[in-house]
Amino acid sequence: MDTRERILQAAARVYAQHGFRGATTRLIAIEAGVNEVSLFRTFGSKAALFEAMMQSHASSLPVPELPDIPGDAHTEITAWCAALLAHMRQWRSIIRKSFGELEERPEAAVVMCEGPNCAAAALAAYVARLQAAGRADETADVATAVSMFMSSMFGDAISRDVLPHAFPQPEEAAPAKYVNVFLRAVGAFGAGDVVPLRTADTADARRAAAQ
Amino acid sequence: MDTRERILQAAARVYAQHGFRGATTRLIAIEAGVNEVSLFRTFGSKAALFEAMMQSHASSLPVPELPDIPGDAHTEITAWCAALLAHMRQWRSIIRKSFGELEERPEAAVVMCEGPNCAAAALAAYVARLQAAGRADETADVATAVSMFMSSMFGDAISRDVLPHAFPQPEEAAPAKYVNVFLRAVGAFGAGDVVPLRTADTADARRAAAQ
DNA sequence: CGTGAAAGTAAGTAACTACTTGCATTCAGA
DNA sequence: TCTGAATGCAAGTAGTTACTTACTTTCACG
Repeated sequence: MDTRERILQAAARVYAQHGFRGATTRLIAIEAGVNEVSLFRTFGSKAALFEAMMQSHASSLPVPELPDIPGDAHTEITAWCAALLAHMRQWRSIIRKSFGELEERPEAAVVMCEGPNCAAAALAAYVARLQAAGRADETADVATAVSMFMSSMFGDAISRDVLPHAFPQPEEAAPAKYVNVFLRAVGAFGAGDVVPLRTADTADARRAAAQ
Repeated sequence: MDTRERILQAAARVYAQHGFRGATTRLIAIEAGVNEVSLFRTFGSKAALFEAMMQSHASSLPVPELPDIPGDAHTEITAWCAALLAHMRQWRSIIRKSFGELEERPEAAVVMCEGPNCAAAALAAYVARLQAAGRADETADVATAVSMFMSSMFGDAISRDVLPHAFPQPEEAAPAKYVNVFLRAVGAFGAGDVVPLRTADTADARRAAAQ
């Protein structure tokens, strides 16, 4: 791995732990195993280094996709949700830092929002397809439900390690539970899609019913 | 207002904009209109000042309450939600900073979580009362729904100014919309409580129906 | 008027930070 | 073997930061 890449990755790690101000060029150089002078030779300044770091992050987003033709909604959204949540949990420190530094460096938070923003649009479109197929309530407030769903991903990713008991347990089961609540909120119905009101709706029962 | 209080409030303002590292004792002293030396004479150190600031914040939490005997669920939760959301929006900068500095100063984020934590418990208890009265689905995953609801408050409070279009518009209408989706997710039903599936569920229609 | 506590002023210290300069080392390719 | 680019190393600069010391001013209260 070349010097430039090592510095970029080290910068991401140090930034995740100490933020922009706390991520000193000295710390980054040590973490990267290079000389501090090399850092300035490669990027010119600390600000330029972090700009490059953010861009390299933005271009490495593995966005999960939802099928064009919905099959089993619960299964499909859960898989998608699990991938999205895993991704956000992986970047939780950097997300937290970016938001914390919003007043001083707004671009960072904006970059971090691009992925989730696309994800929200994808989910809304998927539900629209369900509605078109008569498999979700056409009068449901999908926009609000999607917004709440995305906030739930966001909250889980960045707050679970602060308040573990405030989120579904165990954390691997969280995606299925979120999707269950979401599907009920948008009135998803039809074979294999919904757990009718007044019947068991735990994730386990839900999956059992789907099989 | 005495010197101590002026410094505490100035520290909160400067911290909200610059974070712990960026909130220099010099800036705080200027903002408070006192001498920098007075700051050290009063609190001893920067760390002690911020500890005092966090405690004074934690003890000034005006937590809204939900009625012991549920009346109109939508109206009651919406009022409660609006108060909670207003409070969190007011503190959004400090919440963001606390979370951003979680790795280095975990106590700050923990303090900020106390209020929302109580709020979640209150909401869960309220829904339990609805269930006991036969006015909400007894099989609903209330814990997950409450978790998602609280995440929605959190997300709205701290992300709306970054991605306004990702949240319900206009922002004053957001509480009612959140509550609508939430009530449907927990299967709240009964006179004045729920909009049945497949009927209008906008906040306006909802309120009109309740009157 | 006298006193004492609270506040301001001026100056300084030691550590740290981003960034620079000048020079030595390594090493692949011609 | 020579060359040149990439890198390391040692030292330094100018600015900032938390915090201290020593002294003066202000002012309510007896």
